[in-house]
This record gives sequence, structure tokens and C-alpha cells, in this order.
Amino acid sequence: MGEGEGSDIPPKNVQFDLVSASNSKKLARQLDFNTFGGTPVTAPLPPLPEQSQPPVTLPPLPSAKLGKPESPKSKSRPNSETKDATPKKQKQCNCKHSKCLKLYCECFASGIYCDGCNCVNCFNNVDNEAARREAVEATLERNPNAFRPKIASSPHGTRDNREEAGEVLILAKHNKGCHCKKSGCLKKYCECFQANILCSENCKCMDCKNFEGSEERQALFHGDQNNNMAFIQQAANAAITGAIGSSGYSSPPVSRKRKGSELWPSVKDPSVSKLGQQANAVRGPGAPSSSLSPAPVARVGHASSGPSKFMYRSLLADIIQPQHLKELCSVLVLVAGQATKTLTDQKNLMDKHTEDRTETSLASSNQEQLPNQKEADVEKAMADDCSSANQTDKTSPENSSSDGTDASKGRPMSPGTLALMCDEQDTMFMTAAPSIGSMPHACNTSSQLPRGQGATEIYAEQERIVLTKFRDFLNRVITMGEINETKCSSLARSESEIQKDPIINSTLNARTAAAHQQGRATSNSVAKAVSNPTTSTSSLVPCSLVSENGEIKPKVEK
DNA sequence: GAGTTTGAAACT
DNA sequence: CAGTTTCAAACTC
Repeated sequence: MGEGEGSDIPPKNVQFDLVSASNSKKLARQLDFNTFGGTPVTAPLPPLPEQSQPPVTLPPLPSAKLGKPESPKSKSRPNSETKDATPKKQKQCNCKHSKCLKLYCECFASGIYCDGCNCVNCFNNVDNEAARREAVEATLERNPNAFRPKIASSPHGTRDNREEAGEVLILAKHNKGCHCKKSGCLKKYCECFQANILCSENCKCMDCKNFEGSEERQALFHGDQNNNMAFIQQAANAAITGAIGSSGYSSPPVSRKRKGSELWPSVKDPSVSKLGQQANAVRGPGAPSSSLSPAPVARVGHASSGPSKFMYRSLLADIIQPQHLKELCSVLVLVAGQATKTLTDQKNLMDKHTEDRTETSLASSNQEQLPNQKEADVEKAMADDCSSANQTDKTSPENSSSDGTDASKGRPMSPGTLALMCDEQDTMFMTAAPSIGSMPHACNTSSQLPRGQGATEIYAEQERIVLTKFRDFLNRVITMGEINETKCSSLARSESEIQKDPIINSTLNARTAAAHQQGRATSNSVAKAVSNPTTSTSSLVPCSLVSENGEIKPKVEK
């Protein structure tokens, strides 16, 4: 119908231009399109006639990758992008019956004109603007949000680093949700999967496997690497993404949704699943936060027979334990405190000659009480478990300022992060005209400090020492990793044999266990181990405790 | 490249 | 709103 237009080369490639200028609303729309059409190409179209669209509160912009898109590996289709990472080319549709005037058409749906597509009888071009406009109106009539991005990022607007590593965008979610039945939401038929996001409570899919913790999904991301020597590389990646604890298995960041949650989804009954899904949309308290929790290995019978039961361990697995980080934090705090004290003492000595006596004595008394205070903090931190270690506001309520910001973000920070943040906080502190008691425990040494020039020096010194310590720590971690890598590669070489030989495995396990034991050893024995990192895989903590220059011998006993 | 499968969109 | 049909992309062979 109406096809008079003849398939003779509809002028694709139209660079839309003006049309849009009509109103600002349209401009907003275009933005929408840009975000939506993964590869919007040239001119995102402004399809929209003035319409009744509710004022859009643009979703925080998911990332260009989100909307339509290309994703992992696309193939077939003579289309553009597939060729690897040099997309930038418009998605080309192949519509035959829709005239590219329905949402079936990707171009149309993306709000762009067809451009170099393989479509037949295309009306999605400037030459058919009238028809197109009509179609747009009709479409909007049916669904006012038809041209809006389907994927919205979370309010947090943050994305996980892993995105770049091929992981999903945990925090984004499909506005409407998918309705997949057979694909398990692990194929590009699924819009969520295609957008590289997890299914959410919005979805009405069946037998969904596109949720955090899904082994099938993980297998998809990682499993295919089983066969090659990517093993080591993979382990390295794992180390980067989450090497803490006994398992380096990647633990997807935040569990936004786990369908069926605690219960493994395989058992999931579609009808029931929705309930569980909704209920757990926010993640039930029972659902262990993934991050540091042990690998989901033993999770319910379901899977151990799964297609890719491949489990990889970080090269740093078993080396760094949560407690180590806690201790590292403690050490850094102590080191900083020590530096403060040292410097302050020096300064006091110098000041004595010129300054009022009472003031100096006051300062020194503060310094003296400092260590105790630190110890108290340290012990508190140690008492808390890794995840709670970041709740500095809890340990020092009065220091809400800088700490509160973190808490307000709702994003828990690891102890390591906190340690690292000491610098930043110090910096912020400096620039923000410090007031006593405004720093979190890790940095509240600063709060005890004299202000002004002297304080700046102290901060600098603190920073230097803390960074130095942390660097040392990282160096040791690297060393440990290298050692393990060596072991690993030899293991990989004889992998088959090893797998066949339980004895070897048990031996390795025993060794690991021994390492753990050793990790819990007293500071002294630990210190020894530190001196020769190659002899012990558990020497990390110790090394962090022992100051190389002997300036500090903090005791961080449990 | 043809044929099949899949799920969103459109339609009833 | 549920069921069915249409459609084009994804996928398989």
C-alpha cells in the first residue's frame, strides 16, 4: 500500500537537518535518540512531531553502548559494526515489510533515518518525511515512550568498572523489561542481554539466566576462555577485579537483581519467579553481597554439572585476605599517626624556642594521646569485618563530614579504598580549612595537628609515608602474584595430570591451608616471613606491619 | 546465504 | 489485557 514510492533507491543517507529545529522539545528528543541508538550515526532523527510526550526526564544516560546495540560479538548480518571495534557505523536495517516506519525497524526505532540500509521500500527518509511523521505519530500514540531509551541507568548513575571488561552494566536496566521465554535471556534476542545489562524486576522473562551470579551468564563471559591459555590472563583479570579472599572468581559488583535469589533459578518457576524476583529486586538481606563472598561454587546442586564449571582463581587468591586489608588500613593509619607525631615533636622542639609554652605542651599532649586513640580505632576496625570496616562514621561519629559523603553514596568502600582515600581526605581536609575532629579515624590524626604551615608539612609527610607503605604493600602483592603465576603456569602445563591426581590437588590445598595458618601467625613470625616473601605466600600482612626503615613497629594484635 | 528461531511490536 | 500475528534480528546449518 502506498508503496508507490517504488523501491528505486530511496534516498537514504539523508542527513537530516532542519526538521528538528522546530522546537526545543525535539532537541531533547534527539538527545534521547542518541542515547538510545547504540550507533546513532549521523543524524539522530527527530522523529517526533510535536507530541504529547510527557516531559521527559531523561534517564541518566546509560552510555551509548546501551540502547540497541551491538554487543559482544555480533555476526551474521551484513551489517556494519560487526567488524570488530570500529563500529561508528550506523546500524543498517533489512526491513522488507514495515517500510521502516514501525518499530520493527531499528533505524526508525532509534530515531534515525535509514542510511545505507538494506531495507526495501523504505519510507524512513527525508523524502518521505510526511509519511514518516505520520508513522511517528501513530507510534507515539500507541506508546508515548516508544522512542525513548529503553535502558535506563540507575539513579546512582555509576557503572561498574567491569563494563569495560565485558561485564554487564549492572546498574542499568531495561525500562520495560524483556519477555523472553526460550533464550534464557542469554542471547541477543533478549533486549536486556543485548544491551549488556542484567534482567531486572521489570522483566517478565522465563527461565532467566541473565542475572548476577548466574553461572550460565558467567560462563558466557568467561567460560569460553577455558580452552586456551587465557587461563593465566584470566586469573590476572580476576585478580584485578576481585582478588580478595579465597576466591578470585569475579563477583559481579552489585547484585541488582537476582531472580529467584537465594534459590537457584534453574528451579525457577516462571510464575513464581516473578514474585521472588520482585521481592529480591532490592536484594534481600539474606542474599549475600557478592563482592567478597566466596565463590559461588558450591551454590546449590544445580550447577556443578553445568557446561562450564570452570572456576578460576586469582593468582592472589589466598594471599590477600580481608583481614589483611584491615591490617593494612590499620598500619597505614598508624604510620600516618606516627609520622604526625614525629613531625609534630620535631616541630614542637623547634617551636619551643619561639612559641608559647602552653601551646606546645598542649600539642604534645594531644600527640601522646594520639597513639592510644589510633589503637582504639585500629582495634575497632579489626573487630569489624571487612565490609564494615568502611563504616568509619560508625567508629567515629563525630567525623561525619568527609566520611558521610561516602556513606551517602551508599557505596561501601573496601578498607583498601579507605586507606587510599586517606590521601584524598587529607587533601580535601587541607583545602577545606580543617576543623578538629572532622576527619574519619584513618585521618583524624590530622585533626590533632596544629594548623597552618606545620600542618601542611605533616600532611605531606603523612601522605608520603602512607603512599610509600602502600606501594610496598602492592609490590609484595605483585611479588606474591608472580610467584603464584609461576606455579600456575607450571600447573597449567600439567593440568591434565593434576586433575587426574587428587594427591597433587590435596597437596596444593594443604599448602594453601598452611599459608592461611601462617597468615594468622603472630606478628613476629609474620615479620620473619616478610623478610623473605618468596618463602611464604602469607607474608603480606606482616610486611605491612613491619616498617622497612624501622620507623614503625605498630602492633596490631588481634 | 538460506532457513529457523526468537521476541518485540502490532494487531485483534 | 490477553492472545495472535507480523516482523526483522539473531542464530543455525
